[in-house]
Amino acid sequence: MTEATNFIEQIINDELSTGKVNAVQTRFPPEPNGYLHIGHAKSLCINFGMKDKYNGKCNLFLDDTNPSKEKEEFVEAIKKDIEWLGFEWDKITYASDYYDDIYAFAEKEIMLGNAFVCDMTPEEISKNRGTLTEAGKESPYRNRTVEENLKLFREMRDGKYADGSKCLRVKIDMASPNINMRDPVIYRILREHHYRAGDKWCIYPMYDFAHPICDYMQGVTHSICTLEFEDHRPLYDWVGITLGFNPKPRQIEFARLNVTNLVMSKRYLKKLVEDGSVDGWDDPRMPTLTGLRNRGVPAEALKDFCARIGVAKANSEVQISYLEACIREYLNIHAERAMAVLKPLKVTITNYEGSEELDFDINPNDENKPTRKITFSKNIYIDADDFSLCPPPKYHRLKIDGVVRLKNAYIIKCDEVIYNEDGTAKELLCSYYPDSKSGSDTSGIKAKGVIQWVNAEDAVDIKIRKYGYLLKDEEYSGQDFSERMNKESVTEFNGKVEPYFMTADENKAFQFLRTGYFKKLTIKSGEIASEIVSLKDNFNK
RNA sequence: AGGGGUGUCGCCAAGCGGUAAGGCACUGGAUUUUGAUUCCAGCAUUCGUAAGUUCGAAUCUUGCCACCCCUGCCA
Repeated sequence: MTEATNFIEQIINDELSTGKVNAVQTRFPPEPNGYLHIGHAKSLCINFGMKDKYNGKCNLFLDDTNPSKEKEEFVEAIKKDIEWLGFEWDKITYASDYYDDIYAFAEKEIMLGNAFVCDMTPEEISKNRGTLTEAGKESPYRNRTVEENLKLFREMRDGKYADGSKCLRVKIDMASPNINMRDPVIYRILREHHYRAGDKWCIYPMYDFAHPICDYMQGVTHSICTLEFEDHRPLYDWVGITLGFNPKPRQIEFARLNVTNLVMSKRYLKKLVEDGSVDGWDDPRMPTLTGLRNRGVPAEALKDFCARIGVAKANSEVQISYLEACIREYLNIHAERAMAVLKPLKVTITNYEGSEELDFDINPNDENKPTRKITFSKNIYIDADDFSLCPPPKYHRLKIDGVVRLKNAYIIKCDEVIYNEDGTAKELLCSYYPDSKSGSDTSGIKAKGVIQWVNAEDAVDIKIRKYGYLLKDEEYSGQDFSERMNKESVTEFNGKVEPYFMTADENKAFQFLRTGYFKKLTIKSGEIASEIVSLKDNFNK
């Protein structure tokens, strides 16, 4: 037993110490009807976290009991996303793999006298369910004999009845204050092709019946789900008890993740993909795991985020700045550095001839202090925003007659500005101080600012896209699918970067460019950074 | 209205009868060849609220208030 860090672990610890359970097994149970999003990451971390913490097991369980919504494409995407996060499931299981077992358990409920075939229409059932304050009415078919129920149920299975004309219900209590216990439907007739089971079945089990059975069949000890299933727990337990499950899995509920400004409704995300509002589930603006990955969010940062927000039962909404902090923290430690200018401004070092190779720290946080060579010459570019014609107070970067340090190189002084017709700076003529070289500066000159630069001759053109997130409207209610994309924040920049960027692992190099965390990561120095990025600026608007 | 939940700093969140952890955010200040990072300091006399029990309560009891979920043959 290990120290508990949240209420779920406390429960498990208690059960372990009292001997109620002696091993832990969980499952991550998505329905393959869409892509995983950041909310699933929390569930993933909790479920696989238990596996790691208690040296237990965790299956990837695809809860596919509704053939009209599920697709193979989604299970492949789900697997890929989980792998990306670095979790390893013990087994992949599907509710559809247990259809025979679930069917057998349904017959068992019938034989136990616990279930009956009901001929009422969905409308009638709904009408007879009662209300929150009034008890429901019992179905007139509730007292059919076991033999008749069995015969009817088998005929349902064999396709004798039309979709919706009959269903299998369980006999609990139509007067229960918990509406889920008012003789819930556990099997329905549905002639729909199942992406895995094909056309073998024309009846499908409902979640409330299938889930406890699948958990039990897999040996799940703790079935962790979200808060809205709390009301279903009595039914979950009822199924386990009537069917004699031993040991019976225990359902534990936690509060789902909400992040300020992020749309997390699968239904809405699906709509955006289908109507072309985004390029797909993997569009960087999407809060899906694949979208986040394309945005450049490291898997480790996402897991760190999930670990840090904790697990509890209080409905909450985490500020996106927390997620950003986790990403920044990870990237600051791991991201390889390079210099880039997003708005190139030509600079000529008038008193410099030839070229030389300078050492550049790839990652100052790396103990091994890896470096690489960059070329310095007479012609370079700096960022237009690192130069100011009318600098505000405390402006530390380049201005006329002012000095600034070119990162990893020399201190330069701006002697002259060549203007465009509109009065903006077109080119700067600067002089450098030969004895101010980084690492061996004996010039005694104090340059308060340090700016990035790229060598004109070998700089590479880049185009950077900065993405906002899909934003939530104040009025967002889930019904209105009007334009809600934060399109303004999809901005393109044309700039230049050191050739290093392009020759190295491009994907990794652009990781932090794509994230939009320049400011804290220092791809660019100076104010331009804040002007360019920090995703949070997009949210504060 | 019936049932099920939840209320601790702007946002998460520990705490489980012995006198309010931590993180994010924010505010000062120091270091810094990334105005980043790092660093140090500050940030709930109070735990939805009102009573009660107790030497002692965020923790126990009771009443009240607020918010979330539930009337699919979705999950």
